Amino acid sequence: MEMDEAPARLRCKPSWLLNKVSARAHRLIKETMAAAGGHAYHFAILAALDEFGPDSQVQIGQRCGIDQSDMHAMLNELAGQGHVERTSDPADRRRNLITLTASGRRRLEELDTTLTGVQHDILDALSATERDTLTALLTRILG
Amino acid sequence: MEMDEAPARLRCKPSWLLNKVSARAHRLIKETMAAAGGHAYHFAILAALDEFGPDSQVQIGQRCGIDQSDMHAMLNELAGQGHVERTSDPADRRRNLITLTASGRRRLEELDTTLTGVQHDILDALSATERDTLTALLTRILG
DNA sequence: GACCAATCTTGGTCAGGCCAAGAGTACATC
DNA sequence: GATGTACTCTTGGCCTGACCAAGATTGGTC
Repeated sequence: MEMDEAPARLRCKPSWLLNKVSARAHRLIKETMAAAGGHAYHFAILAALDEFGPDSQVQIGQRCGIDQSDMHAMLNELAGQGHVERTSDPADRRRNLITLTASGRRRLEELDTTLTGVQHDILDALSATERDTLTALLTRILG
Repeated sequence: MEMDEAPARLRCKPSWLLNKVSARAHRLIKETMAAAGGHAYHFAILAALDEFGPDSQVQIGQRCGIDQSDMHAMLNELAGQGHVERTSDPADRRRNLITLTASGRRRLEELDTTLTGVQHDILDALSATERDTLTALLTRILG
């Protein structure tokens, strides 16, 4: 895991830095969520439902950047845990209407607290203002 | 690919932003390198050899953060393209001494130019100073 | 009714990052 | 100089996230 001094040509490439930092963050989050019996996608889905209300699977997927097939699997898990209900939309029976349950709303807050804590660990080396700067820059890049 | 407005709780998580930005960058680089008949790892390895001289596979791997088994595969490719020579180290016959060839040095410059160009595309939305800020922050995080 | 479009489901692929066992070599210690 | 430990390379694998495609069902249009 520990790395010797990386070549300068590598260290100066933002893409390389992004990749390394993202990988580290991803691993931390994965472990944390696994320990909480969850998945990073769960948080994204619950957050979308909380903010935009009941919706179809495609819609949620487009909001969160999750593929339909992955969405399917995640919703199976969330429904199994009772955090979400999947009912056939009476207004358009092609769709499944996904709705947040009370348990799901509690779960969302729980995961949010956990994840916010992990952010702190990831950005340990930065001050509060620097964290804001980083967030702002990344947001601009995503455009 | 195009995403609707993501939930606020998601958008404010640096880990999520990092992941998305890194994914986009990774995809761009992968395509670019594939078009050039190469691989992102090739650049890392060549850069390490250029900066630190001939070395063993483990050493190069530790410098670049590449696993030994992946290193093995990458060196097969690089050696096959004549950019690197793999000889048994006479001083310690457990080791393979990897040395950069003239062709490899040219290839390194070529890939460096290409990759530097891609960085520009990735960080299109940022000014020069902002790019430096981002690079500095990420470097600090990697610590 | 015939056709096209949208949605969900299912069953894959692919690459990156990682792990583990085996075989060969070096070295230290006894 | 024999033995045990540590190191290196090779090989073959696993897991996850991200993606893609085809089929079945339903909605809407002409």
